[in-house]
Amino acid sequence: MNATIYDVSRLSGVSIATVSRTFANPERVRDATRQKVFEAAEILHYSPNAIARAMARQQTDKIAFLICKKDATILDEFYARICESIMRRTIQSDRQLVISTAADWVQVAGTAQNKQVEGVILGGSAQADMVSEFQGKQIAVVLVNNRMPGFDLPCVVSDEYGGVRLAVEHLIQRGHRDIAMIAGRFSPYIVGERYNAFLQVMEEHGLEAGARHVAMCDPTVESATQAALELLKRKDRPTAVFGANDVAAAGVLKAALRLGLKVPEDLAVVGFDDSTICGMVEPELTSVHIDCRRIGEVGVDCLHALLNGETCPPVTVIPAGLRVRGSS
Amino acid sequence: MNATIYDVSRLSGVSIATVSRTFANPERVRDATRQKVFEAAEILHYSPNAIARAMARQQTDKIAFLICKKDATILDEFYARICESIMRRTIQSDRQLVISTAADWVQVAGTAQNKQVEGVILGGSAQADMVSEFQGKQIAVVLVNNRMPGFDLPCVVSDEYGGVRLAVEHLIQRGHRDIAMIAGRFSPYIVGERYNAFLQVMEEHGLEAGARHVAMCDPTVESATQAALELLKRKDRPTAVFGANDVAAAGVLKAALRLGLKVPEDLAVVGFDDSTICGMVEPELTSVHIDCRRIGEVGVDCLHALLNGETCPPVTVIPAGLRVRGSS
DNA sequence: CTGAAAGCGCTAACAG
DNA sequence: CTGTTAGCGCTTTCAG
Repeated sequence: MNATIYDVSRLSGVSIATVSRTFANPERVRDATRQKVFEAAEILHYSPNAIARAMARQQTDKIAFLICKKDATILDEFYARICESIMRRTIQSDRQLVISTAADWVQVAGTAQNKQVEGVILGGSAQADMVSEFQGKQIAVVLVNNRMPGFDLPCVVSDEYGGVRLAVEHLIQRGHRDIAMIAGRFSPYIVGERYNAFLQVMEEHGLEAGARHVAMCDPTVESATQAALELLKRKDRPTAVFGANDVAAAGVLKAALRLGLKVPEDLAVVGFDDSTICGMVEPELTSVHIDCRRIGEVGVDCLHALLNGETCPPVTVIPAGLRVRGSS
Repeated sequence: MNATIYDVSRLSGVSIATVSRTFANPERVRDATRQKVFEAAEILHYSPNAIARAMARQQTDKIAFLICKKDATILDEFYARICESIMRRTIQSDRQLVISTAADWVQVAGTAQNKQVEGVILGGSAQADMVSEFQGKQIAVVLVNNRMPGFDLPCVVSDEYGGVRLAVEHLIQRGHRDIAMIAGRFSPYIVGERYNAFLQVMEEHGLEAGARHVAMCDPTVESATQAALELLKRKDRPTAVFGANDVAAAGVLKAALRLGLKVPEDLAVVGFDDSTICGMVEPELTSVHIDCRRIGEVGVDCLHALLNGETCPPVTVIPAGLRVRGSS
């Protein structure tokens, strides 16, 4: 069996309370005592039992990252990146992380009830009732890559608007005036933001952005390819296409290749997300870079702030960047 | 505060021991009693506190998935798939899952010490000392996508050999005789398996597989592209290339495109992993499909078997498949 | 089938 | 600065 606090107490000749203190607040015991305790602990291979600790303190120092997506969760590179970042950031803290999919959010809410989880980061299309349920149970909530107006919780999002602006203005700078957007029906928040931003930026520059300039598709390459084929077969085809994400842009690239259009000479393409896809295609895809790492970090930091009773801004917008590559 | 077992005891008029039994072994209390207890619990919104339960039982029903990779962990689509599968399978059981990266395996081992984790699934290039450490602490270990001869632990791997055979024989069937392989320096176990299998299958079919037929590269598209360019620029270039993974194959595709070679007419390409990449490139990439879902499931099942004191096969080989697409 | 009672390992007043 | 003591919420013999 593992050594307990009693064993250390006995071996070091101090009370269990002192042993406890030595591990929780080393500065609150005399140097000599501390040393004795640590020595004994070393000999016994003792380390405090987190379960017992949680039991006594009535808190677990555990937080959860809940990915609110139907099917693919961690499989979505975007969320995988955020998740990775959250993992790394949490490891640096003294809290533990539980990763779950929305599929069992009810379960998480349940375990949360027993204070097994003290805070959650909700990624993706979290529903209002989830948030209410968590908050009702005194569980801190932070939204990542989503917003929820009317709720009192911190959100951390990427600057979708700014990202779109970077993409479109880059194309304009390259001399394009006839720019189309191809948007997949993915996350409502995301697609809405990017679409609106596109219209706005185009208008700002006095460029037309009517029906002819926007193609909708399902969130698959095949669908994007089809949509792009239709768009590009027309006489008055655009000279540049902005994909609302890299998958959409990859579809455009495929369509161009099939139609014998040279990229970027005949057609410039820009994607969004700066995912692995960008490097895999030929030519490589110019894309808007989302700082997933930062999003994850800020998400964790916000949650910690909440948990520590500190305040944090209601919404943090993480700047986006542009990675210019061969496709434009 | 949340209701405790005492509240339920009081309201239902039975002892806490009976309440405890009602939740742990419902069949061991009289029907009428059970009903009373559940009713009271319902009214009080009671649910057993897992922490206290773990404390009393001296076990947590928690397992961990540890991804043993330096940098990218969950970012690697392959591991993301396995991870996703493990998550889903674990949810179905009554155990909880903790996901960690190798970066903090020492930490996991530490927490494991306090019986916070009772079993681990090691993915990727786990080291022998990790396994020893875990097993030394009475923690069940299962290896996923790796083997460790000389250790007494279940391994679940994909049929690398069979996968390579599918790929190569498919090319042979398409009439190719001059087949090259391009291998990236990724996981030693994987690259070794696939490389050896390639040589063997080629030999079986009486095909030459000398130095001219194998190109090594770093595990990036750029490197693969360079290697492929060199390979394909030669007069006696192969008519088909087998990439040890999809990234390598994508590099070949890019090289072909740059050299103006038509795929699959001038050059057939086959990848390995059947990742998202396959659909993103033009033409789409034929690839060996690894059943990550199954690997994850079997991994979890093996661990559960171990934890339940049951036996399970020392090594489970999951069959691979071939997804034929445009590139061949 | 049910209840009493003794822990599980640690924390947190409270005294000293 | 250190020790005493009373829990934290649940499980589990052991009687009844």
